Amino acid sequence: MALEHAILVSLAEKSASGYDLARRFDASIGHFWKASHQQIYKVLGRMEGDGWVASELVAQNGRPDKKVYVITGHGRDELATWTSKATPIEHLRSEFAVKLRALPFGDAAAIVDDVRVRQRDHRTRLAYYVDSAAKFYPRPDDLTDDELGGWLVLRGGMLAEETGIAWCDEILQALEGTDR
Amino acid sequence: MALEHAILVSLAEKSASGYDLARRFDASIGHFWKASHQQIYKVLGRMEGDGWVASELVAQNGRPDKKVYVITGHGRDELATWTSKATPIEHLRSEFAVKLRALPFGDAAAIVDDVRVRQRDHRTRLAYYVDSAAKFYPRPDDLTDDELGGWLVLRGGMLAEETGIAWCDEILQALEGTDR
DNA sequence: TCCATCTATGCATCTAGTTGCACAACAACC
DNA sequence: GGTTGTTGTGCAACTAGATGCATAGATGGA
Repeated sequence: MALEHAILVSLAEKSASGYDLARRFDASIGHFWKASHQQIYKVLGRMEGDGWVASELVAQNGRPDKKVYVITGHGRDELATWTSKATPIEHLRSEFAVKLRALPFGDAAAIVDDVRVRQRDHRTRLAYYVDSAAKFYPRPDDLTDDELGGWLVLRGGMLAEETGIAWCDEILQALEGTDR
Repeated sequence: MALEHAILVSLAEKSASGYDLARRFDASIGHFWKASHQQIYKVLGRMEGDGWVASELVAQNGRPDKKVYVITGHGRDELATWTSKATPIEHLRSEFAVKLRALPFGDAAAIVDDVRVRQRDHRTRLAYYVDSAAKFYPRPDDLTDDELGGWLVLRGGMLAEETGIAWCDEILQALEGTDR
């Protein structure tokens, strides 16, 4: 149940409507926790019921009205409590790994194509992270407390993508050796 | 829907009962795709209905009877078709990353503890993978086609754990600098 | 004028996966 | 004889998330 807490973090940084949150989940936070707008609206409703957030209807000109959500004191308490508890170990779940094990029973050429697509994808995301880092954290040795978390997450993303690229290299080397 | 295919791979390697599969998912395959026995039984039932697997009741002495599942021709076709189609991109979903972003709103000391636990966990799994590699693939430069997939998956696991350890190091360095 | 797109919110339905529970045969130990 | 542990199979209830659909005012282009 981390979506609640991801939303709390986002609202603690800045109040927002469901629509705003959905766009944030398409960008920054969404690289580590995806969520659809439907689910965000649903969870926001539950969170308001629990008193973690409060909403206010804001009229706009030239645009539909929106409901702006603000984190409450109770929501901040919940967020602090959550950080103080151990995170359950998350074991990776990789369909791609399953497919690699299916190598002797399947189409090796198609799998090689898949690896290439995957590697390209890793490269794209790595480039995006590097850009984001340069843009938002130009001086990584001199970060404020508020910036530190975001920077470390971005570093994790970079390391993960670099590893993904390296793994794909190993796979391609092994498969192209036998394949042709 | 990769559980079906993970089961097909496992059965293609060797026929097994639901209980056997559950134990395999606790060990080798399970490091990349977890599944409970309840879910395995449920999915096996559906797969039998679809004609991907067939079952045979086997009496045992000194133990309860068991239902041994065998992959069918139709199941092998499905597995081959699946490998020929592109794997959807799987974006990571990390509760831990969310928690890092919650740093300014939470308990930094508890998060540091969490990082240490996490790093220990990565080290344990890395050691397990290294052991498995030495045991099952003593000569990685000279692998058969059947062994290649399993070896590459294991390599991916090792790379991922090493990266996890390195990330934890970076986090600890950054947090211990500010923390005390 | 019509159509696509953006902002904005939400409901309904379905599926995958988790959690809790149940039953049953045998084995090993105290 | 009773308890605990292993092997073995499953059902029931619930939750998170994915997918599809609905609505509605405004903008901007063909």
